[in-house]
Amino acid sequence: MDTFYITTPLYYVNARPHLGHTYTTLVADCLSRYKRMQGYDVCFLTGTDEHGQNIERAAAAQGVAPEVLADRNAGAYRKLWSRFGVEYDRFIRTTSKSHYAAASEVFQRAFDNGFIYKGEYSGWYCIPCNLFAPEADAAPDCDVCQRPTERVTEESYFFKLSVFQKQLLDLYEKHPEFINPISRRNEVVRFVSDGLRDLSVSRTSVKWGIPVPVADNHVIYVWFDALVGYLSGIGFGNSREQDQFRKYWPAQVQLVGKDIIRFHTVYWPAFLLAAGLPLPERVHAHGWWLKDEAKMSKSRGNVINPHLLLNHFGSDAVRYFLLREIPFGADGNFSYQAMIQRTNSDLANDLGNLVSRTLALISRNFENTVPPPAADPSSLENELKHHVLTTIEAYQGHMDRLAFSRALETVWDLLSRTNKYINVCAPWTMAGDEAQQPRLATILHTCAEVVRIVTVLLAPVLPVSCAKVWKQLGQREALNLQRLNRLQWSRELAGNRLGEVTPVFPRLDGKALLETLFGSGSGRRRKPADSRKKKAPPVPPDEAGKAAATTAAAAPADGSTIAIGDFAKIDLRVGQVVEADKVEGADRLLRLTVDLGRETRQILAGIAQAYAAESLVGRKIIVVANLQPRKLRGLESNGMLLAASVGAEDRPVLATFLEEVPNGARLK
RNA sequence: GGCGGGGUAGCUCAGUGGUUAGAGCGAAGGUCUCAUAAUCCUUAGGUCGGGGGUUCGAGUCCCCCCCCCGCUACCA
Repeated sequence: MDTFYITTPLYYVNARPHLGHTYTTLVADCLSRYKRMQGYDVCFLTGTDEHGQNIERAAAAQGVAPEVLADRNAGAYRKLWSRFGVEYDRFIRTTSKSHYAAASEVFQRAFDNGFIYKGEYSGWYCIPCNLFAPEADAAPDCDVCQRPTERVTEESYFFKLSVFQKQLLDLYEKHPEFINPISRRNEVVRFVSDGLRDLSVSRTSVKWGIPVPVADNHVIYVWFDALVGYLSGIGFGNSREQDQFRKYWPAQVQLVGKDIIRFHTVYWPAFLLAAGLPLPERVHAHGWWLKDEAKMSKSRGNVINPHLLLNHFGSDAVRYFLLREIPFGADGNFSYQAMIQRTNSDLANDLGNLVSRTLALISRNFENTVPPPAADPSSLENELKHHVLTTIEAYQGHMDRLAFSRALETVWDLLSRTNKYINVCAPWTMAGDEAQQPRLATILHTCAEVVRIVTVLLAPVLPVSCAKVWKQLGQREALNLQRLNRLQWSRELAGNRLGEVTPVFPRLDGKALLETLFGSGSGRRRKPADSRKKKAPPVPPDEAGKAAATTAAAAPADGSTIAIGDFAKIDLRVGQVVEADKVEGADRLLRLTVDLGRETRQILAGIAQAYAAESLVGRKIIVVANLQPRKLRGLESNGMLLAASVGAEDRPVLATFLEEVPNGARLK
């Protein structure tokens, strides 16, 4: 039997699982169920990556030992996967004994083969924080504690990544399918073509890790350690499990998020080559789920809690949504509205209702038993049957390419055709008419057969619900024992006594659900789902923006940082004041007409006490150009000026330029 | 700045140089009554980012520009 080894990344245990982890894992689960139903001997591995400085530090921050944090969060992953019905075969923890042995062995092999050498790593180091700062000409202050850094030189083992450039480029060339999707492949090819630097693969500054076999005052670099988990998880380095490793390695599919593509398509194959081990067949990178078009992050407070999703929608609906909503590989925008939408229109209306009406008609007309087709099929049946057969084929074509959304679309096209078929045939008009009984039997058998086939096809995506439908169809043999390569139009349902028929996908009351999720009334999309727990007084958007831009005090007090992408959302432009006058009846407001290059705007600014209106005309200023408009004293303000806030009375001092800049130039 | 990918209906996206640019969802109207206020039918809605060009004919090919995303650059 052909084997199929599929992996998710080993998730880092410095935090609890979020929607991104859930997505990868559910995709892997779906694909491994699908491959099992194609008859493959599947091994599905997931697990946790538990070493490194970040864990060390996160644990210290919580006042616990790293082991405790790792146990706690590894447990959180397992619990979530169990709630989602994820059927993994192996769960590898990088703190397990067998993994230690495996990581040491791979390191040792690479060392013995001459690809690891001892060198020195030198950089700006913060001694109290145990942290290297980014490379710079002069000593930078530490990012964390703001104290000055010092130049230190640390002994380190280096991996000769540079010598693998050609082999890697050959790999990408000969196996274009190694990196998916193609856009990622192009990026990686380019990155490698530009040249590779040797990689530091050991640390002396970190204690929480696996000792380097040739020098136990070093620990193995956390990525080297974690990647080996794909090997140790199926028995590499464990003498009793050698046959398992030989059976499953190399992996057929390794799923990763797009943020870790380089580790998996550059470093990982290089490590394997250095250790003399075969390379995985394909690495597939997927995108991120965004919320309100922005990356989810704790600091932004827009994180989707997978448990909450599960509670409100159930695992099948979540699985369906994640696989159906976006093409696999692309980023997607998550919204509860879309989630409700999909659940109701696809699962409840199209699929669930088709099952209900079919089974109800059979139950009513044929004493709860699926009739055999009694009349010769008409062109309607033949056409539908034809679509069923092409769907079975097209579905697998898409699934094999990991095009889950396409695969599901083909099934829904079939569902739609079947609903039409029932409407056209109108079997309910035949009830009680003896002469029409054979025709009625044929119609209902046809519908039931479509339902059967669709149920088999969708079982990997909707395992819980499909198992219910399977039972309702009166099928005895387990659903997951069905084989897709043997799936064809048949009469096997004829004579089946139906199980108890209950709606499998109940319609959601969208309005009520949103109210439960967000609290009644106001909050719609903006608020995070769990906002009720930590309710903050609402702040009008522009006031919040103003506070952030004009007073240092409003910067995050906890020293947290934002990503560059957050900053990029603010459209700062050079503007020139062309007119300025005081606003009637307001003692602080000036009304400015500002030339932003391509447009001229009215902006109101509370700076009248510091600047005379006429003194501003002609002056270059910095404008936040994409701020929501706001009416002040009845006049609309389209933007905000940047100014320092000085002294106890917060006197504004306008930001400006010493050199000539064109109006409308973007600041970044 | 360099390289790559994009910009098509309210939303998500299809669209080999060839009728009148499509689908799903959403919206509006209608139909049916087996079914989960479901199904089914109809309709509305688009200067295909902008401007030039090639062509009998351009969403599609070429040039210029704008915007978005990704990767990258001692960029942040």
